[in-house]
Amino acid sequence: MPLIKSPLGLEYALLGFLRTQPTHAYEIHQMLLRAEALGLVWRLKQAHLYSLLARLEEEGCIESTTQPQGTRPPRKVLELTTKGREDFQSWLLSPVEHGRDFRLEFLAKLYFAQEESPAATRTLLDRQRTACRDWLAELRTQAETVEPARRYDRLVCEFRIGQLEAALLWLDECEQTLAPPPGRIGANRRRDELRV
Amino acid sequence: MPLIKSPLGLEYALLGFLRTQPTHAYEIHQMLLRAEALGLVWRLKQAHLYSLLARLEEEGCIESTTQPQGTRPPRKVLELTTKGREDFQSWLLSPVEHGRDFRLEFLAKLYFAQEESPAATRTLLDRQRTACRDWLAELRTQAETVEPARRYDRLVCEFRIGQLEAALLWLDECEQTLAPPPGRIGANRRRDELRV
DNA sequence: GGCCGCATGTAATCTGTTACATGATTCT
DNA sequence: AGAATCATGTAACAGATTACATGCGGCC
Repeated sequence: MPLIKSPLGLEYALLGFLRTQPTHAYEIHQMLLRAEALGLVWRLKQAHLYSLLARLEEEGCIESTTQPQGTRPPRKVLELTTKGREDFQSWLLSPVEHGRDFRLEFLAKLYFAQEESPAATRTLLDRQRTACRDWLAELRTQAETVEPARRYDRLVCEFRIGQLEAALLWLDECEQTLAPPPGRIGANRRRDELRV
Repeated sequence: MPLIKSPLGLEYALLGFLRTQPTHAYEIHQMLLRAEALGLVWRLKQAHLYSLLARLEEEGCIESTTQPQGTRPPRKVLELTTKGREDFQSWLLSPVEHGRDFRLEFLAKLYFAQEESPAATRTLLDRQRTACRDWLAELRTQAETVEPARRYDRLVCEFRIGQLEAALLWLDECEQTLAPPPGRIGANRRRDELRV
């Protein structure tokens, strides 16, 4: 059974904070508060964070151990299980399925992919690009079947097409910035070859 | 007190269905089911529709009268109050405040504006364009202050900029299609003047 | 003395979805 | 006979936000 998604589908992103080392909820919250990196796109309320983490623990993605802290309140340290690791990877590399999911979910995927490796980033970007091109093709045929008199309907299609095209251009930019393709003919390749 | 908004902010759009003549809830639902016009962008569940309408009645935007229908179940016919009319106009002509609200709320405003008059459409488009240009300016200065090393942060900004630019181009297209500006120098104007 | 930071949450509330109830009529 | 349409909703649940509780220690 591959990932039961909440409407937002973002809960699996939280597992990404536990990949490199175990942490406790409060620290994740602090990271998200900073106006940089993922905190730039995901404003997650504290109560909501705790409830999502509780659910991930129920699902078996997380295991917790309580660490007493002398005078401070004890920390509940969270750790990924094997299932958690698998679910995260599968979430990370699967493209989002609607244009509206770019703003939050895709940017979250990109954040962790980019932290992980250029290879993961490239995989994610490629798959998302393919998905986007499919939607775009659908939208264009849909736009053609709208009667010209239905000006509003046509504008709706064109809005979506415009947003998608912009997203596709941006995906290319991401690839260039984060994971330049290794085996293409171009300026970089030439330079590499000359050096060899 | 200017409009208490629900998170979606869309409930006032429902008032638009009552502008020209009173209707009952089921008919509104049928209109939204058709895969055209507003039904193209707003998938409103029946139960949700009834609850939103109930709230609008509580708020005093709507008054209802029950019409017995012989054999069929009686209709609860909904009518705009003066307050309802005012609230709708104010909702209709105010721009949305986030890029994410384009997909649903702005398209809903545009739908009713376009039904109402070219003048209303032009007002809405102008105001929205101004708002978008302001966001865009903010985003660009924000993008400039990001350190170049923070590649992810920069890409996030660029994503938003790209989507906004596409939206702005699309707003121009809307104006051309639905409400061509009256007093501009151009092909249309010339033709008009020759006729006079 | 009072507020902020640490670290855990719970409780209440609001929004929205899914599923179901009713009861007559018309379509297949 | 069984399904769909008309027209009203209610009930139960899931998701997310807001507010609050706890209790210690350090800073102004």
